[in-house]
Amino acid sequence: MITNMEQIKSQLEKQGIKPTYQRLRILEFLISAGNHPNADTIYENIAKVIPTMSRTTVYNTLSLFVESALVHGITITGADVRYGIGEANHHHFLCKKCGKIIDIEVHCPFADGVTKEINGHQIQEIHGYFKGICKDCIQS
Amino acid sequence: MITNMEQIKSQLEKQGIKPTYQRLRILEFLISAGNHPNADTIYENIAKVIPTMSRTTVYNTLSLFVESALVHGITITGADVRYGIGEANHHHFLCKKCGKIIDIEVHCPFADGVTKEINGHQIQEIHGYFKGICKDCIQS
DNA sequence: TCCATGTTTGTAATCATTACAAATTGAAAT
DNA sequence: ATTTCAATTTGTAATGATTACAAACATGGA
Repeated sequence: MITNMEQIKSQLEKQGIKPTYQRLRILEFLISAGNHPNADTIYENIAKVIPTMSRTTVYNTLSLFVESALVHGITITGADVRYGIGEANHHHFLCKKCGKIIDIEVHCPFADGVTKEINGHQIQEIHGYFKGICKDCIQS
Repeated sequence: MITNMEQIKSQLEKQGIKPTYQRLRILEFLISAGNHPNADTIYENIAKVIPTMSRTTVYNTLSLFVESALVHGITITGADVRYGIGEANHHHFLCKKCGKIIDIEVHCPFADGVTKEINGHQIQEIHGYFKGICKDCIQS
């Protein structure tokens, strides 16, 4: 989990995205957070470091990252979009108690993206959402 | 697909829900629509028949139906909740072009709800969302 | 230095949904 | 038939996430 700024910067450059300070911070936060924050949580946290940060910049930047598949957005909660690193080639588990979202690796022809067509419909994306109570919340 | 009012009425009574006129109409519309409308589409359509219908009643009624598993809500679009008949034991396909949502039957241990636990997390719900271009939109 | 373009910012608007309280309904009791 | 009480419906106002938009700012090249 070593993520220095140089690595993050080159990730952006690789996608042809100019590595501004706010973009670096947002990507860094997403990588380190790990629990799929929403736009507002990202904003609140970056604002501690960049007091002039604007919510609009967060939304703009997230759209930019999603377009280049650096980040994916998931709509599991129904109330907001939660963001995670990389393409959504894995599935997601939402804890109904604490709201945390955890990456899940499952294997089947659908989950692995082998199937490109069902009943004549062309499939471009597959999202698997599991909901329940996470390991931590079961114990407490 | 024969759905007369008597059948719909008894469905509600079976769940201990008083079969009011607005509730009957909402359930009837959901059954006949088939393409997973959102709350506003439901409202607009019922309002043609019941001019005094209120949006709040639509939302209240949908929550009621979801609680009794008569209806399920899916958050595939990220912008609204779309509603369909019955428990969500099947998966859903969202057409990115026309916005239609189509029920999809897939079979694997995860989709079939056989797996109740992953990595120590207790699974209560499984939602599979496919996105792409539907059969109709490919042709046109 | 000046210019052009891309980026960031703040404010206002939009849209789905929820909160809330008043009005209405309907069935049971008198 | 009238009263009563709880459930239901309604309309309006609030909330919260997101988008639209235009002004301010930064940066790198001519």
